[in-house]
Amino acid sequence: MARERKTSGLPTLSDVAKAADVSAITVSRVLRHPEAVSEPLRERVQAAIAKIGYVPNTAARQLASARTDVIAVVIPSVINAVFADVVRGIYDAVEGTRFQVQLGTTNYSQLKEEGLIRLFSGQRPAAMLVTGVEHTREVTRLLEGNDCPIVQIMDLAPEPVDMQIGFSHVEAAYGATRHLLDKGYRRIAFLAAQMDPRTQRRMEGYSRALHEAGLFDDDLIVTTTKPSSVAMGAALCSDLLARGVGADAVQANNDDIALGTMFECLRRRIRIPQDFGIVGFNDLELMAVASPSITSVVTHRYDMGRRAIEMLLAAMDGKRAERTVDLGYELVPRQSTAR
Amino acid sequence: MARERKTSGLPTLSDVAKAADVSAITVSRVLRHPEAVSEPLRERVQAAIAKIGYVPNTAARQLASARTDVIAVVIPSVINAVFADVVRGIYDAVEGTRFQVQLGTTNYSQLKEEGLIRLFSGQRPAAMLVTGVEHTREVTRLLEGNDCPIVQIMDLAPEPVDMQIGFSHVEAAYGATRHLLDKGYRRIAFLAAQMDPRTQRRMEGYSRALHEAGLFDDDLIVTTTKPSSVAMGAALCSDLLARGVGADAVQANNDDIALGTMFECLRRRIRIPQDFGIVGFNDLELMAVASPSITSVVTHRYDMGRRAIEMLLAAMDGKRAERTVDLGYELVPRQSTAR
DNA sequence: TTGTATGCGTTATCAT
DNA sequence: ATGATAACGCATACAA
Repeated sequence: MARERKTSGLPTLSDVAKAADVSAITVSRVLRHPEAVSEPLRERVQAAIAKIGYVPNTAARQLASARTDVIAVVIPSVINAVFADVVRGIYDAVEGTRFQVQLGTTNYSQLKEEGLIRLFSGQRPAAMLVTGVEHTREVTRLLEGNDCPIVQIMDLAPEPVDMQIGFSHVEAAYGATRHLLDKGYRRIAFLAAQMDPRTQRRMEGYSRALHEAGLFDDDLIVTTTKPSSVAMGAALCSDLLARGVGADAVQANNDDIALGTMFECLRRRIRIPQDFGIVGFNDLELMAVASPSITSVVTHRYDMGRRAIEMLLAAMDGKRAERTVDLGYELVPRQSTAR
Repeated sequence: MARERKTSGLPTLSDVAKAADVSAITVSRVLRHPEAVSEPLRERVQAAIAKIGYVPNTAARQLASARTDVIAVVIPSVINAVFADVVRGIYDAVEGTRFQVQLGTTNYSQLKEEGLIRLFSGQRPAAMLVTGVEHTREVTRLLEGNDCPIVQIMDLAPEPVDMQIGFSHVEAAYGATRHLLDKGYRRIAFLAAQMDPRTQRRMEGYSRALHEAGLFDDDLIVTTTKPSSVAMGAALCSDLLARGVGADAVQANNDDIALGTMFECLRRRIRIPQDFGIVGFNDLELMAVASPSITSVVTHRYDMGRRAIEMLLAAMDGKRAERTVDLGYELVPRQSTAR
């Protein structure tokens, strides 16, 4: 007796097979290895597919082949313009391939990151892209348990889980602070929000530069764990000025903070760059357009996303190349430090 | 004779069933309807799951149940801060449910939109969220062919495909331009890039306000089809000023354009708001912090994403409520028009 | 409350 | 080059 089951109702492989008067597997072949099917059959099948409007069922395909076409992507945030560029690079690189992106955000929470990595690992993705190189022990374990290619982005570790593409935040920040020192600023403050691992490293670069110059002073560092934003940049700048520690420049942890700092200075009629220098980080499009324009550090975010995917695609294709890619950084001097 | 197949190698339902000495279906029930299984059995099964480290296979689940837990989301762009907020609302609303988001971007291309909608439709998503209310005939056909709940966001149409949540761009822009008129500006320009359907509607609102006031002038409209950005805002402002048409205010199509306009004015030492008024659109966080701060129109983007998902969740739960939700808008006067 | 039998739509394996 | 058949891992319908 026939048990009734819920079907999707949509045309299936065998519907196409019937219509084209071939076997199901032939239809499958036309879809995946068209060169293995003779011309006339292929055309008949393709006509049937078009006529019926057949679309392959992803779930069935995955189940049967024990693999997916999903590239799992874990980033901290989508509202952060920095990751927006990375994501654009990712999507651009995936376009035209058979792969799909599954995006997850952690909101800078290690707990959420662990949950996401666990979830994604369970879906047996074809590859994984994760942000950062510092994870909880459990996340590292989960990642290592995956047998798919994995790329870590945005930062560089001595030993990546699998592959990595990024740059040295310590060096980049060091270079930025050196630039301020070279311009003659002496009381250089560091402003930062959202203290993630990469922020810590940038602060390290800043500190090293000031220590080397014998100008380091704890009181010049103003940070908060709250989310980063332009408004927060203005607030941090206010805090700094209220301390009365004679700051004459700001190395901002990112461009939002730098922009907020600039607006706060404009409001207080503090002259930039004569009396106060500002350096941002990431070089968002805005920095070049602002008035005064703001010195910043170019990080190759779009390329990072794009090339990370390319590394994964290559690895899935068996042609794994470099294990580590250093994209470097680039300081762009602008009006905000042009004195 | 046993045919060998490639398996995922990972533990399956029946592995857990064996370990707990129950049938597979019982394990399945523990996972999905724990209340339908007796306490002792449930505990035994849960212990086995934990011990073995079992993770359900999504593909098998989808295939067997003829439905997925995927909410397909189609937006134009992730780098646009406007959609970043929408996406955040979407992810926040999905969090804690069994659903996952599948994000696709069209880059404002109708062709890409069609491709995406076709792809997604083939995956039999549990629900769909699409941006805008104007689509090609083919996209509309595809959408209507889906039997899942669909919500269109960002705009309002007389007749949505299924549900919609948004606001009237015509009215919002009309209100913004009225504000400039009320402040005594007379030669109000309209600057826009990336001429998507919503931009057209905002231009319509602007035009209506100026026509009503008898102040409409074609020469005051400067647009480009290139992507919108702060730099483009500055460029459009330059173009406008080069025309020598005596503009005394700008109604910008969005906040990026407004900010670029402001920077261009700062560079040219044009006094804001005394000699030149600026109104943006969307009220990004930046607008309140900028110096001078910029008048803008609040659009409830985060809520739009969040509530769109809530509408879909409700519909999937059989409790469909409103077909159309108008979130309205809100003008926030700031320094850039405070004269 | 628990279990049995069956099928979801596809691909892998083997056979022709 | 093409086809028959058996899985893939799970959930549904039904029975007990």
